[in-house]
Amino acid sequence: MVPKTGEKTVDKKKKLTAPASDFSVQLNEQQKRAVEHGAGPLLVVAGAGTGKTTVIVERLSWLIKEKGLRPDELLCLTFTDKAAGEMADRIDRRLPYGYIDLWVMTFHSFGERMLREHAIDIGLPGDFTILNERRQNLFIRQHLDEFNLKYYRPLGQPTKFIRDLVKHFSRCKDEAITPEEYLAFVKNERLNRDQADFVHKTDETNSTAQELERLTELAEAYQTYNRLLLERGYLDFGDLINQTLRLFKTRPAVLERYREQFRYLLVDEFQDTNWAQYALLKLLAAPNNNLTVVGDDDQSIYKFRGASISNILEFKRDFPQSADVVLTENYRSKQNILDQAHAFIQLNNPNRLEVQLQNAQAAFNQTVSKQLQAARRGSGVIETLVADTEADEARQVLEKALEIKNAEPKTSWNDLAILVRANDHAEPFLAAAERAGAPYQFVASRGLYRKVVVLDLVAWLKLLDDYHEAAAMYRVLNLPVFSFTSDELIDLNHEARRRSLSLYKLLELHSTLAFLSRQAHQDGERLLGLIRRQTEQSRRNTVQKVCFEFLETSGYLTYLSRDDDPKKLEQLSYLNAFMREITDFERSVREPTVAAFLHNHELSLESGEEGDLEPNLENGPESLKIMTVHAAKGLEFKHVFITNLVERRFPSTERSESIPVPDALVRETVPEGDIHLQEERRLFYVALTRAKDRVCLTRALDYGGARLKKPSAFLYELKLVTERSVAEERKRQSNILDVKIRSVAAPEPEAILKRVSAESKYDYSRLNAYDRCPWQYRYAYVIGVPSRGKPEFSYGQTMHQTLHDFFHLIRQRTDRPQTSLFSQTTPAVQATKPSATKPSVKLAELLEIYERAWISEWFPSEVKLAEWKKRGQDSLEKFYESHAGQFPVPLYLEQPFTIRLNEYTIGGKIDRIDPISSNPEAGVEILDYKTGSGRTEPTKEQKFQLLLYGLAARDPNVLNLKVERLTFIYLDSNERFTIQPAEPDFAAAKTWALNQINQIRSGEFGATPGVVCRTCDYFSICPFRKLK
DNA sequence: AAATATGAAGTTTTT
DNA sequence: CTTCATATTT
Ligand SMILES: Nc1ncnc2c1ncn2[C@@H]1O[C@H](COP(=O)(O)OP(=O)(O)OP(=O)(O)O)[C@@H](O)[C@H]1O
Repeated sequence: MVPKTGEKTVDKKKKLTAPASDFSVQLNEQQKRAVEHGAGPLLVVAGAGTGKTTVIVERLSWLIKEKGLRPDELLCLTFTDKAAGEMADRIDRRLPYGYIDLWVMTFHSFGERMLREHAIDIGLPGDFTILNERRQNLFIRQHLDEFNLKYYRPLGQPTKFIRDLVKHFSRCKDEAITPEEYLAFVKNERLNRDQADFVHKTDETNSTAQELERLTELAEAYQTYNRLLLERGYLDFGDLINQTLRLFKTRPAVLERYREQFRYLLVDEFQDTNWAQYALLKLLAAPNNNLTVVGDDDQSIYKFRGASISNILEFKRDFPQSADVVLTENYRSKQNILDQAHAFIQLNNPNRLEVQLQNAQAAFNQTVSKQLQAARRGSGVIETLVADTEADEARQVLEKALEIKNAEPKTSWNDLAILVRANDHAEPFLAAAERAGAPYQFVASRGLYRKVVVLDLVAWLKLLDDYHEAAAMYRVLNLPVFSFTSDELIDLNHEARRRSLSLYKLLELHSTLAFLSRQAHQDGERLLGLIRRQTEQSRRNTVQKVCFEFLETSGYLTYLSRDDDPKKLEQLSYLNAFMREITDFERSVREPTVAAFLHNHELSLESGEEGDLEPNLENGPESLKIMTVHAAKGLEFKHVFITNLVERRFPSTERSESIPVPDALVRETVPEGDIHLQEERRLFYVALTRAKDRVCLTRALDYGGARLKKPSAFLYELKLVTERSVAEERKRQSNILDVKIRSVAAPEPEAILKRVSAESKYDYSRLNAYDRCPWQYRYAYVIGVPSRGKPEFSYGQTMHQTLHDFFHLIRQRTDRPQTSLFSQTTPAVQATKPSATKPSVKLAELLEIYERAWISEWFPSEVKLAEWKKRGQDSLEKFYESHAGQFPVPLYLEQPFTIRLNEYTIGGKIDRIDPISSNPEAGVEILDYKTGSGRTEPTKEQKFQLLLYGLAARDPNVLNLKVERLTFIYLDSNERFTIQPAEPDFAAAKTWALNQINQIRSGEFGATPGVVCRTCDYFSICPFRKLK
């Protein structure tokens, strides 16, 4: 297999004919000193935009041109892929002639290349597979039994700690901690404890013993993990570095060879280099140590526990004789932007080199100064923008962007960037750019599988695999190669639902459907033909063949490549990326069928994989860039928007290492103080220093939560807001009665809006569905995409039916005047005193009812079915026994109701209503069965469900009962949760319901991806899905 | 000032 | 569903 790093070299060769567009810049004195430094270690410390990368590029070029080195005698490394790519591009442009082998790459690529070449020397297979974080998770999950875990594999949730373990192991590898070291450390701890115990026994003995257990478990798991990986020919990212280290340490001849080859080593973004990488570097640089490192501690955003200055200090310790260069001339930003950024980052003092090296100047033969001087004259703009809602913020940012673009004809879209703290926050900006008609690019490194073409293609494959799959069929009907109207689609879905047919089956009957246009009939016929033909083929052909066949015969490929629409070209590039993955898949399995591919794809989705993207900033049409601050590192733009500047977004909330690396094993010098806040500050500093002419700091007050969001702490620190200004702003806000802008997306099609306003009947599950995710509601209730049944549903239905029949029997056998099941008026309350006699219905009878009620649909296998059945049986037995023969005689069972709420109605069915005592005045208890154990308190919404039932029961026009208690019965645990409702509770439920209804009717269906996606029926077709 | 209730959010990155 | 931060209460 060709190593990927090799391909990069090939890419370079393609560009041989391109003119050298970069004229040599006029270097300043300090830059020149660095570039023309001779042999020996060189350290460049400099703030943002001072030409650090330029120095690397120029130095490389100088070494080749002036020193006559061959390109392959130079090794140029950096931490991120993007930085490596950027550097390779710049070098490309700088060198006027071609070259064979240029070693510009990430540490990981370098490690991979070494290991592919020399795998055999250290007993690795040359065709090892690299596991990313998701695949590591999957791997541990699959081999969980082979680990000796106790604490980290709790019985109830054996997979709970897998992610944490993967993180932990990865951290250890960054720090170059071997399993042997870890084990030795634990052993040592044990010895220490035993000695301490011998001297005096303390209260702590127990907890330290536990702690030791835990550490032992971890160390052993770490060893097991590594052993299992190697046995199967897998390496994780950390191994790429650590195994290379091992290679160099144990095979001196190999090391010697590369020491001779790489006469000069250059490292960019040195501040982010981890311990293992630095160790590798030192090994390779010796004994000549022609090692150039450039870095800026204030831009360290990837390091372990925020060890931002650790590397550079360490370098100085290792190479005290190094030449040091400090750059202070900034070629990017205007002076006021630089000053603001510098003032800001000083809040991280004293954990900064500017301070630390001042104190220890003996070692460093330069004064580190981050007080930068702008080479460009004039002053830039630093402004703020405050919007009402999140959607409004996005809208205003785009408005402003257009304004900037139009004000100056020279401005290109490439000059503008919108920065967000996390990929998840980009969505409103994407929608706003779309809406504003601005060409934009979302520069993300993940999310291939959510792209439209990929979702389309996967939907098609799913359909071939099982053509009753409704969600997939719905997606296919929406393909641009067909022209079904929204109205037709809605009608088709609802019709399918009504008739309990799959969409596919219904389509087969299309000639009988009067609501379809002629075009739709034609399209339907064409689609059916395509499905039939391809289903046939998919049994014989490989996935790849099937995909190509589909893309060609459906007209999808033509559609994508017909014109030069950049949007389509973008989709085409995603399609290519996905097809490459399919090719890889075909190479890796024996039978690359559609079914096998789908299975594999689903597994990887389950593990949280979103699909890698390789954003291409260089080529492509001019576009506004939307990206995370991390992704923007090393880039520059005339105008930069830094968005979502509110608490808990930027700075983000701290997430501590869930399994910390033991302090004794940490090799870096980690800083004191609030390391998280300091790291966020550095990130913000990176964001600020991307701007040449303008930074626009934006936020909104209302991000959709119950409360308004406070401005980011950084805005206070920049003195752009004060306590006073915020208080005033809030006061003003509360006086505004305008309708809030909640969505920037284009309005829904007429057909959808029509449908939404035609509805007037709602029920709890609808309102709750909207609450969970409006987009899911749109699929399920507005368009009505039929959803597949689930074991949970069959089971739930069975349990409800069983209990209903059971109590019905109880009632029949109770020797009292019969209460009519259907009577809505005066039930025979006096007749309901719990029977004190022996059980009138036996347990065996209950189980028999259960057997009869059992619905065996939708269980994936007989085994699973049996498990569920057992669960129900256990629950019922527990339920029966706990009553000790004293079963209440219910007043109502499965009682349907409808109540009015303004001009709407809310319907539902109440599982059971019991009298509280024989005294009719004592009122009633409303009961609702829930499968599950009810370990956690019900959510607010679940309580609303009970309250809505309560409202119905006490409504004089409905049941007219005195509702005293509202209860959930959790069948798994046979536990209860009861509310004794008061007036305000009922009022709150009403308000909530009305609120939901109004929102639904407003036609806004913005997705709220998150945990809900895990159980969503439309996961496979949803472009907003998120699995974490 | 500490205890309890409520609400929001579930990173960023490395082939 | 769980965790963590903030708001509110005592
Ligand atoms: N001597 C110079 N004369 C003119 N322009 C220069 C000079 N040195 C660097 N630049 C320009 O300054 C900008 C920033 O340079 P570069 O990206 O190398 O800085 P950097 O220190 O690596 O930035 P960052 O720390 O943000 O990654 C680039 O546009 C570059 O072309």
